[in-house]
Amino acid sequence: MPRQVDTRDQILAVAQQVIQTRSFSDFSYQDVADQLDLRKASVHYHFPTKTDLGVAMLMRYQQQLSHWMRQVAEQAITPPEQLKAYVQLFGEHLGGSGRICPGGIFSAEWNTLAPPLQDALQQLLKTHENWLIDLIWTGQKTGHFGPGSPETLALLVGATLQGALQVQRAMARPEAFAQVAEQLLTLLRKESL
Amino acid sequence: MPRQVDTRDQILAVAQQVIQTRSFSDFSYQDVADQLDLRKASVHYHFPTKTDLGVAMLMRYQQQLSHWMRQVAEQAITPPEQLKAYVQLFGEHLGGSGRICPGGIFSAEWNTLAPPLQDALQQLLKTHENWLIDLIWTGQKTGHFGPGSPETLALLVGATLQGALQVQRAMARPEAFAQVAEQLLTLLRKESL
DNA sequence: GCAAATCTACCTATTGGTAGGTAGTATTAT
DNA sequence: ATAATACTACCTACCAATAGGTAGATTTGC
Repeated sequence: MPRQVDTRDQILAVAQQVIQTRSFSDFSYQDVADQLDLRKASVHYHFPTKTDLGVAMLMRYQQQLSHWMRQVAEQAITPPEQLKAYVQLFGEHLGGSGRICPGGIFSAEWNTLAPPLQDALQQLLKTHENWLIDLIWTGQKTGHFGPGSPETLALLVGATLQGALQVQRAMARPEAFAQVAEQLLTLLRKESL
Repeated sequence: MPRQVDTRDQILAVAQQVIQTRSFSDFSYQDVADQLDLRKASVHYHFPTKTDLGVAMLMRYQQQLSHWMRQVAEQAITPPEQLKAYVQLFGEHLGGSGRICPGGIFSAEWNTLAPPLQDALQQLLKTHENWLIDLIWTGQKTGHFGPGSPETLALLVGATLQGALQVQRAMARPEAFAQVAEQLLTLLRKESL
């Protein structure tokens, strides 16, 4: 059990937590060092630059997300149920701990990101988007969802969840996210009646 | 014509622009000093701390927003038209210049904000929220919008627009915001059919 | 023995913020 | 009216803290 792999992953886990809680600009090597009882230089050993660290974190997160998506697909549940699971995944990103989605934070800081980070972020957003498009397209075919371009609806669902996550935290109203998500699902369904 | 008032307002205008483009953490006194050809200390003269500056900027923004809302109310146009105007207001926040809503940026950075800034932000969000609740409530009474709790629908509309603004910028897809907004209005309307 | 991993110790740049001074403009007291 | 006073708005010059990042020595595990 090489210790390196462990440390590397722990660094990314801490980074993700801090970034989700505060922001990428506000996140520092010192945060990681403190939480893992390491020196700053040791963190630099694993990830030379902050951009490297950010990109690696986003890639790790995307892998976890892809894994989750594969799992959900295997369960072969209905589109509305899949969407509900997606909403819960989002909801648990914070779990009362005041976190938001990595994709959301990096999007908000877009103009301050180095090109490699922008690329990694776009890839992550694309993953979300494609999964939603596919889901909505299938849901429409099976009569679960109403009309509308799947591409646009996917964008709408993604944007709404990202926004709801952020706004809910700022309004200090923990129930707001679930309310909005529920209403969103209703709107998608009801249209077909 | 006291020169002070002019400078003070110019500082807030520059601050707003930088904050909307980058973020509040990333924004610095030096940014303002550079753009207005002043020294950093002179900016501190007008706003002793960064929190002071941020709060003042949010208050200025809220005044502009309130003014806009009063204007729209006086025009006495239909609820869907008012909502469309609101969407356009949001859309013009960026105008291709890569800006997002101040409320969105500060929400994303929530955990890094000093209490006075958190308060000012919550007030701003409340202003958005109340206006939307009122609008949707009226729209439902006049049969323009479908069923659903106005409170929840207002939250959904706000969250969607904030999210769409951010995601659109990160995806470098300028048309995405308008598409999502259009779809959102359709969903609000169609439900009643 | 050797390489991966971590350390100490440093560097430079930037940050928010302060101290103290200086022109120019009002205000006030005689 | 005018000289002393005070205020506004800016300046130069600094400070301590923190940031990201590097060099080189040392420890650790196979």
